[in-house]
Amino acid sequence: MRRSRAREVILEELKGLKTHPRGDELYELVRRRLPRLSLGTVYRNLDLFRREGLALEIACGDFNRYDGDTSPHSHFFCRNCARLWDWEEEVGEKLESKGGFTLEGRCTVLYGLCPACRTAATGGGP
Amino acid sequence: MRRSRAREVILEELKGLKTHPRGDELYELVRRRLPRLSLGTVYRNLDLFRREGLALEIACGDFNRYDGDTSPHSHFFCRNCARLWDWEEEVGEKLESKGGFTLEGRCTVLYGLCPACRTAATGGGP
DNA sequence: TTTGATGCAAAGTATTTGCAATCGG
DNA sequence: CCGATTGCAAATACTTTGCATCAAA
Repeated sequence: MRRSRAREVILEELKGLKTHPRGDELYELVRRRLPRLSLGTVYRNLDLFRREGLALEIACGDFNRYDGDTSPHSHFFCRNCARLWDWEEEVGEKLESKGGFTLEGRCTVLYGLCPACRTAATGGGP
Repeated sequence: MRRSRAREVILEELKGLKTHPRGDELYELVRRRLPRLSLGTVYRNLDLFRREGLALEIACGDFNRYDGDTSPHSHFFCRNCARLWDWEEEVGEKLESKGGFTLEGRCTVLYGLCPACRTAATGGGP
């Protein structure tokens, strides 16, 4: 992973946010510092950050959001205003409203490789 | 929620699946029984089912998948083949690979209304 | 020099939406 | 009948991608 000005600033801005922006929102923000930045570069870097474990990609029903805080935590998505909050819940906690937030559901997705794809990935060598 | 042939068949087919289809995949399937069915109808009904609690919408990074099984459970998404499995994990379980599945991460999103939107929704009356 | 990264712009595609026709109760 | 529902098709908008250029090491 090579060092570049765009990459540096994109990650720096993301880490400085608590708003969990979408890719295009982060693009608009970073563009204030790097006016020549292109949208594709932002998405390419966000995908890289995700693969390298430098950022989280959060699928919440409409569009992907990104989080520079990679420590294990959950999120709360408002179905009305579509904002996303950090949620410091213990993962097994009972589903109940709190702090003024009305909870209506939960979605947990585990990511990785299924048995077939793991075999294909590791067993392919000669 | 009025009764209609399309609505009936869409839900019936979804409940009969364990594959967690995307909207367009379900459309292709139901079309075998209702050739005049339109894609918009499928999406409109899936959204209705979700709101009514008849089905789950699962955001897993690429496209939304739907699950006719609304009992609380998690899912496993393979980053290689993009298939989605049911995962009968206790929600708080430690993140570790099992049954041949390699786990690389977890994403939990809670859904509902934030304080501001809840106030707007309930406090709006005269 | 060499290879990865970027800017630009066009393409891709799941999903949404407007509207007239149709169906359900 | 009246309003919910549908078929149809165009629009929406996030995200990806090809390619020539540029920059990091």
